Amino acid sequence: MMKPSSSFYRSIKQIKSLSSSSSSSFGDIVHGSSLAILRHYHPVPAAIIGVPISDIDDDSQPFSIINRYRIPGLWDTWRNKNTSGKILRPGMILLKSYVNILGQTGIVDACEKLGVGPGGFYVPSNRSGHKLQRHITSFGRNWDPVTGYNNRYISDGSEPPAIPHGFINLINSAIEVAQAHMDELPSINPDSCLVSFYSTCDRLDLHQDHDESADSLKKGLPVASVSIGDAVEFWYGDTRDENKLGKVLLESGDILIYGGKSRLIFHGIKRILHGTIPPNLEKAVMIRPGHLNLSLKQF
DNA sequence: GAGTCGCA
DNA sequence: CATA
Repeated sequence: MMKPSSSFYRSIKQIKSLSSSSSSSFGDIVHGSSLAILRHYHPVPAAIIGVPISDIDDDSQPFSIINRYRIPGLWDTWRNKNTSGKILRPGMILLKSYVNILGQTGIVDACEKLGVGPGGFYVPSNRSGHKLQRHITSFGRNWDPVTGYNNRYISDGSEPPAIPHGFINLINSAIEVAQAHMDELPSINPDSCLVSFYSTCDRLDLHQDHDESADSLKKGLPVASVSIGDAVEFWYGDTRDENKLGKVLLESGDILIYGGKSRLIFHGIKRILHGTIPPNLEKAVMIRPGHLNLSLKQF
């Protein structure tokens, strides 16, 4: 936690007290609109002004000048309001460009911080011992192809960190939008966020997500899948029949939701489209070539 | 015997 | 096929 005694906190308090003093030698710059200026140029002072500072910083980590934590209210700025929805099947909808570039950057930052820590990205194996073609890690309840859902990481037995508030707010709002477009799509309280990174040559064979609780599957609680980085060719269908599969492009910022009657669809990623990352995202973060996916669920 | 988040 |  950032302590009230830190020099950073004190300096903000000083600015606040100056702004309320009419005898300030800073004149118009500090008086009146200074807090609005701070709020505009730096999210952290906004937190100090109106919201408790807890959760904003973490003394166990090395100090970083990158603001990786934003207060819950500000995470709403991650969302584009004018997105379009494409209903792909009953219970399955693609929200195009739902996450804006600020949000995509925040997601990359959060996943990077998680991914290099204990229990971070690793290449999982299936039950036959074959390596899967992606790196994974989890927020909240952990998932692995062999063990299924678990409250601890396989690698070191540690507990994964909670799902960031922003991820939850983002997908809850996306599910609300989806519910406005279609019937019989339940809401969820996400407790698991599988983070996958697909390098350019990786692919994902056709499969169903059915490791969740019987209750969750029975109710058709939706999966919310967020795409970041290079786009992917996503294939899906009722069965494994290759001739009856649908195909859709998932681009950076898109959120795909499948629940209700589509909860158990077969799906997979046939290829990653190298070089299709939005230029402004590529400029904002140094993500490697490939596709980052968040899959949020309620176990 | 069903089914495979893999491979070929 | 190897596995549960």
